[in-house]
Amino acid sequence: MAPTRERILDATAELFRRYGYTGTGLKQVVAAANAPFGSLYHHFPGGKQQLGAEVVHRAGHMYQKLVESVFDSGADAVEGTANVFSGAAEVLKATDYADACPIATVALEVASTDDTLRQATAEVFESWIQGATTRFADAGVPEARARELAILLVAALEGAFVLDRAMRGTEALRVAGAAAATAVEAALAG
Amino acid sequence: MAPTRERILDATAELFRRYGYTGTGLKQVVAAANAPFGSLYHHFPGGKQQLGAEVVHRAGHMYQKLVESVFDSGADAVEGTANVFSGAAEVLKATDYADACPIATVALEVASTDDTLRQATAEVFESWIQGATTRFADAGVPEARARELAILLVAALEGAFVLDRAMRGTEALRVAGAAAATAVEAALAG
DNA sequence: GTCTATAGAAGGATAGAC
DNA sequence: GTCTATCCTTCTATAGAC
Repeated sequence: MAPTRERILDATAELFRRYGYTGTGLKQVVAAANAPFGSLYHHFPGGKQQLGAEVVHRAGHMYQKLVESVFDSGADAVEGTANVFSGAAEVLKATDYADACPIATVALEVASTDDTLRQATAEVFESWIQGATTRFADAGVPEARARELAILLVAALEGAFVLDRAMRGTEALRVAGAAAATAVEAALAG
Repeated sequence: MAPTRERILDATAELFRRYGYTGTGLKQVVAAANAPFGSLYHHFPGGKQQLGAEVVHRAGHMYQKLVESVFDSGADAVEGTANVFSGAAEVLKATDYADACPIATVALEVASTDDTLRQATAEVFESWIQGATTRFADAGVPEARARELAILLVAALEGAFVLDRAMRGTEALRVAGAAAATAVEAALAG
């Protein structure tokens, strides 16, 4: 079995994704992680805020690696972009519209309430944008335009998650994916 | 002064937008609404869930009217689309990155925890999509494509809100707005 | 209909034995 | 480092006086 600290982090990430930050209780966390309550404060003396910040960074990094591997599985940047959205749609459907972005819910919740956590979510988004920018630049898109495409990709993905989780469908991911792929194509052609 | 029931609804909408559903306490609500605690359960016997559902519908409707009036202020659908994003960016900045979409935070929070509320958010999004679809169709876009554009507009707006609130900037709204306007232009030309 | 008081559960956090 | 017991606050919700 994984060490206690890791189990707590993983369990929290899963709970955040479904119930958000304020919606996840620490008692719920230790129950899901099969850990005694005290060990939570042993490993995270900063309490819920510290745990939250570490989870945001950890989950953000893992999700980035996952999405990038899906992107890189495409033959080119256009196909890679399309694959990210279709892959996300599959996961969303398979988890009964529960597992979407591990960061977005927390990001909206803490944006005006906890600046430490807000900064953590901002760093994750910036890292995602950087990763995508590099890929588009490598594909031949001029630097400035590459960053715009990257922001567009992340924003379209996040926005589609909001709509599709609420409406329990994958229409938004499909539409947003097609639009993002078209934008990438245009940037490569122009 | 507005009647108690309205004051409660308006105060709750404002609190939801900033702190979300789970992050907003009912005591906080009655304090902000200048109402005694008991009157909350007099007017909303269904408790927090009923209050939440009514607020989602009410705020969703008001926001739709607001956005549509901004859209209609444009000379055509392309300019209208662009105006929606630039207007949103202004409001976001003016409120210190607090007042974005009144629905999105709640939508993500309740998507997997409360089906009544989830349905309320879904109805609001569908209404927004319908409103935008009509406008694009009236501008000459074929029906099926008009709905896709509408979904794209809403998703891009929501996604940009997530990024910009987290990063405390308006870059995503700017990029997403330009992309949405371009997509509308292409649909009108094609 | 208005308002106060309080119940009962759950929240985050801490102390201290082992 | 592990684990239990407990503190204090806050939460939603209810009861009942006026």
